[in-house]
Amino acid sequence: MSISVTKRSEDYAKWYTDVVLKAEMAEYGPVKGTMIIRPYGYAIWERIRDIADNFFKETGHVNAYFPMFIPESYMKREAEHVEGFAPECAIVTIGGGKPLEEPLYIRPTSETIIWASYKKWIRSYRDLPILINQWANIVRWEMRTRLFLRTTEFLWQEGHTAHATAAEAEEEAMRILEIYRQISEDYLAMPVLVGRKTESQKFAGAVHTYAIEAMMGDKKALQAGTSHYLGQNFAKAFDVTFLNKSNQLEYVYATSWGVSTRLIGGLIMAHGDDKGLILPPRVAPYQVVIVPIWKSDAEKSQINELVSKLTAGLKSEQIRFHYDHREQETPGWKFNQYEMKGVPIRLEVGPKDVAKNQVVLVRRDPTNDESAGRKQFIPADNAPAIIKNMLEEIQTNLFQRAHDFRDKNTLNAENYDQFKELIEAGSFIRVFWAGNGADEARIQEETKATIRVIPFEQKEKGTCFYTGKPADQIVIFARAY
RNA sequence: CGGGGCGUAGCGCAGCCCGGUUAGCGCGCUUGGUUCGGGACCAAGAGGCCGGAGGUUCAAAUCCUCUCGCCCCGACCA
Repeated sequence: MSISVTKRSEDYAKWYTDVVLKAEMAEYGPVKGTMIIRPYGYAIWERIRDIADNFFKETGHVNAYFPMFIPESYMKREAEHVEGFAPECAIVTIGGGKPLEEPLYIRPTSETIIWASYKKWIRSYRDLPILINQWANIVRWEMRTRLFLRTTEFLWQEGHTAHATAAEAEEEAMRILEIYRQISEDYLAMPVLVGRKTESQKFAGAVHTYAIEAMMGDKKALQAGTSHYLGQNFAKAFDVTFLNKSNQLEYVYATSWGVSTRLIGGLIMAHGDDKGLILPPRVAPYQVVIVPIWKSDAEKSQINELVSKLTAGLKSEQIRFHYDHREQETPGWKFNQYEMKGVPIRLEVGPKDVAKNQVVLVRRDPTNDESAGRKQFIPADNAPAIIKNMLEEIQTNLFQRAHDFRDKNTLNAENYDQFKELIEAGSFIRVFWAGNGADEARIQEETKATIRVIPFEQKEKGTCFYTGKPADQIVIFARAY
C-alpha cells in the first residue's frame, strides 16, 4: 500500500480508483466488473439506505422482496423494455445440472416480475395504490465498468407503484424525485439539477423519466437517481386492470424509481481531494475519530479517562465516533489514514491535553478561513456541543462548495461553435433547445455530450443554439459518467 | 468488440532486450526491544513451483506459439 493517491489534476480516473481502494471502501471481485464492498464502504451504503428507507416509509411505502430470477417470457412482454435490457442481461440456462425449459433472466430491474404479481393483487380501485419498494441486487452486463459507478452487479432500491389515475402516478413519480433531491442535497451534500430526460435518454418502457443530475469534481455529469412515470405500459403488457369508481375496467397506472450504490461514487467525486475521501457528516460511518497519544502507562490511563468522559458526551449528543486506541500504529499514521477515509472531524488527545483538560480538533473539509487541516484547541467539557455544531457547519460547507463549483462551471452557449469550445473545457452547458432526437444523437457523436436534463424550472424563451429555431426550453448538456 | 497496458512473496515493483547454479528490492507480516503531538527505528525471522499449457535448448522468469485473467482508453448503460 503506497502512502498516497494519484493527484486529481494528474489523472482523475486513477485518483478515483485509488481513493476507493485506499479508503478501503471496495475492491475488485474475481469476476470482471464485480465489486467487493468492504465494511467501510458498506457502512456508507447502510447510512444511505436507512435515510432513503425512512423517507419511503414516511410517504406510505412498504418493503417487499421479489425473486431475482425472471422467466424469459416475462421479460419479453413489454417490447420496448426487452429491447432496452436484453443486450445487458445475464441469463441462467442450466439448473441442477440440466438445461432449463425456460431460460431465467437475472433481474436487470424488476418491473416485469412485479407486475406479474400486481396482476393477481389488483381487482378494484380499492386495491390501489400499491406502494412497494424493494432493496435488492441487480445485474446488468456492462461492457465498461468502474467501482461503484458502473458495476455488473450492484445494490439499489427499486420502487414499483400502481395507481388508479395518471395524475396520481405522475404525482408519485415527482414525490420520489423530490425525495431523491433531498437525499442527495441534504445528506450527501451533493447539489443536483432536477428535471426530465429526453426521449433518447429515458428508461426502456417508461412514458417519461425524471432524474437528478450532479456535477462531479471533473465537471462531468452523474445521473444520481431516476424516477419513471410508466403510464399504462406495464399494465397493458401484463394485463393488469381494475374496476374504477364508475364500474369501468381500466388499465393501472405505474411508476418505478431507484437509486443505487452509484451514489457512493458520486459522493466520492463530489467532495474528495488529493488526500482522499471527504465525507459529509450525515452519511459518514463515524463523524469523529479520536486518536490518543501516549508514551507511558500513566499517561495512557489519564488519557483513557479523559476520552471516556468525552465519548459519553458524544453519545449523548448522538454523534457517531470511533476511538482508535490501537498501539501498533503511530498517531501520524492514523492521521493520514482517517484523512484518506474522509472522517469529518479528528480529535487528538495527549498528555498536554489532559493537563489542560482540552482536546485537539482538526476538521477534514476544506474551508475558506484556512482552518482546514489546522489544529484547534477546544475545552474537553464543551467538545461535544462544539462538535455537534461544527458537524452541521461541515455539512453545509460541503454542499455550498459543491454548489459553487457547479454554478461556476455551468455556462451558456449561443451557438454550436461556442458549445464545442465550452464542452472541451468541460462544463455543464445551458442552451435553448428546439432540436429532435437525431440532432441530439449528432451532437453526441461530435462532442460526446448529451442532454443530461431538461430542468423543470423554465422561464425564458429564445433561439435554439443548434437548429436556430425558436425554443421554449432550456436544457443542460454535458459529458457524463 | 477495437486500441493500449499488466500478470514474478499479502501489496507495489525490478530482473526479461543480451537464457547460466541459492530469483531480488520496498512496504506489509512474525518475535524481541526502543518509540509514539503528521505515514517511527534497530535486530532477528517467515513467506515465491515467476498467470496457465506447449515448444526451442545441455539449461527458460528470460526466446517462440497458444491460452486465461485483470486494469485503462473508445462504442452501450443506473
